[in-house]
Amino acid sequence: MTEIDDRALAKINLFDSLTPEEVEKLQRRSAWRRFVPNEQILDRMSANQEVFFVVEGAVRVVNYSLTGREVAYATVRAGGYFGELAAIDGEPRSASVVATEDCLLIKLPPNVFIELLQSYPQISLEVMRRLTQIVRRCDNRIMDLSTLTAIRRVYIELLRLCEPDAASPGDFVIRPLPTHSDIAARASTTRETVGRVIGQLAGDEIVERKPRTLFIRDRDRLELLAETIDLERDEELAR
Amino acid sequence: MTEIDDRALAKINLFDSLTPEEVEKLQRRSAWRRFVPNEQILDRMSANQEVFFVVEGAVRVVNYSLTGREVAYATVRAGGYFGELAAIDGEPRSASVVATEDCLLIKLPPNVFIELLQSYPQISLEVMRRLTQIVRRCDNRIMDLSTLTAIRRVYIELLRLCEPDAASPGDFVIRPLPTHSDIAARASTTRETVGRVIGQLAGDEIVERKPRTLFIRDRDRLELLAETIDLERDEELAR
DNA sequence: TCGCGGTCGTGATAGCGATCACATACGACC
DNA sequence: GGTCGTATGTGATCGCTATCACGACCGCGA
Repeated sequence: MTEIDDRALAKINLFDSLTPEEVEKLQRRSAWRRFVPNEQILDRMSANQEVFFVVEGAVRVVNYSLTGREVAYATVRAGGYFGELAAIDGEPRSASVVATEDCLLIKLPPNVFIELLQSYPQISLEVMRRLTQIVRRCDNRIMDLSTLTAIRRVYIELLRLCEPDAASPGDFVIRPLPTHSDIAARASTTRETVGRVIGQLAGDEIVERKPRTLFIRDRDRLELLAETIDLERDEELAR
Repeated sequence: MTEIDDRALAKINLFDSLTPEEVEKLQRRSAWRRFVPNEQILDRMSANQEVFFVVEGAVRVVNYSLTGREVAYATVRAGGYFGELAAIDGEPRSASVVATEDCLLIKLPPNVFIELLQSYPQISLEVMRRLTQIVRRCDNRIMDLSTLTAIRRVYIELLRLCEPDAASPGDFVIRPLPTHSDIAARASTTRETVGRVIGQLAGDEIVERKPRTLFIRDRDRLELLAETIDLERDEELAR
């Protein structure tokens, strides 16, 4: 197994305010490890408290119900971190984490992380900002789950996933397109429903299906479908 | 309007680590105000960033969908605080807050709160612990909403609300009993469903209805109903 | 080249539970 | 002791959507 860069941690946004020496010092108290796609990194309910930093690759934060249904909370990409909840409050892991790609993670012991927070108010504040962001996202999702139909949650998820198309300006695209099951786990519905919604949108020429890619041809109309209180369009879709 | 105690802020748990002098100093930079039941304290989406401390009374953190459905996030009681999200990240208010009782609140400007966090790592850590607690609760609720039936969410909410009965040891009780609409907002369902569930539980002698009070006669059985994967009981209930 | 596991596209079905509609009961305040 | 607003009990209906059940497709490795 090859060694990694002495300053790999410098790639983590949270440490932007540290000097190179401080980063190196921090890294000396850490351990690193590579994971392959679908490898389990963290298990819900387990009792460890390390904080993980994603140097390369990406991971999914998920949970599974007793019936096997998967609920996806978030994706953490290179430069981000996860596992801070348990480090801060000492409780068991609130969720499981799985690698979605080959990835390189650096693991920091909880006490080192806490010391860091105590010594650098700037970093402390940054962590708090990330926590508030998570809370806001959760609140919105609870709202969506409590008040919107499954179909509309899929619309919203598609809007969240799409990005401006580099090739044709003004167009939007989702690439690479996650699997329908994957989208379903984010929107809390089933893969069948996701498939039906996309099929209907394709029929209405709002989206266009290509291998591994979904083009959003009429983002405005999709937004209208997602937000409008008027239900006519939904009835059409249910047909 | 009468003045308030110079050290009212000392009643807030977050400030337990401060000296009386520090508390007084802090309070000099604050403002206080009383609210009556159902009075709106904070409006979702508004652009202020003060942090509120509940000296007396209690408040509800809620949101309303476009269709008027109410979603309840939490209740903050005397000794607690709210409004820290906006103070930390500067974003608009994520939820509305309404007084549930007569209450006395102390309001701290955002910059004072941030200075506090920067100067006292202990308080900073305490705030982080509260944020992680909120995230954990949200995650659980998302899980419940994504995988459980409405009926089961009501079971769970009843279990959350009940406390050991001071009068008869071993028994559990919910007192004062919130309105059905209120419980529905927490469990993300309708008041009718809550009413039906409680009615059924009363018929099965698992709970007993009294004015303003709900006795949980058989907490174990209720827990079984809430957690079991076995659906027999649910079928009975749906009848 | 031929399986083979993992997706994806749809029907059909059925059941949960939101919604609508009242009838009652309760409580607070004249 | 009325009276009005608010909280409760149900019943009936029906739309959404989870679930089951296949068939088709695609990519990849043997």
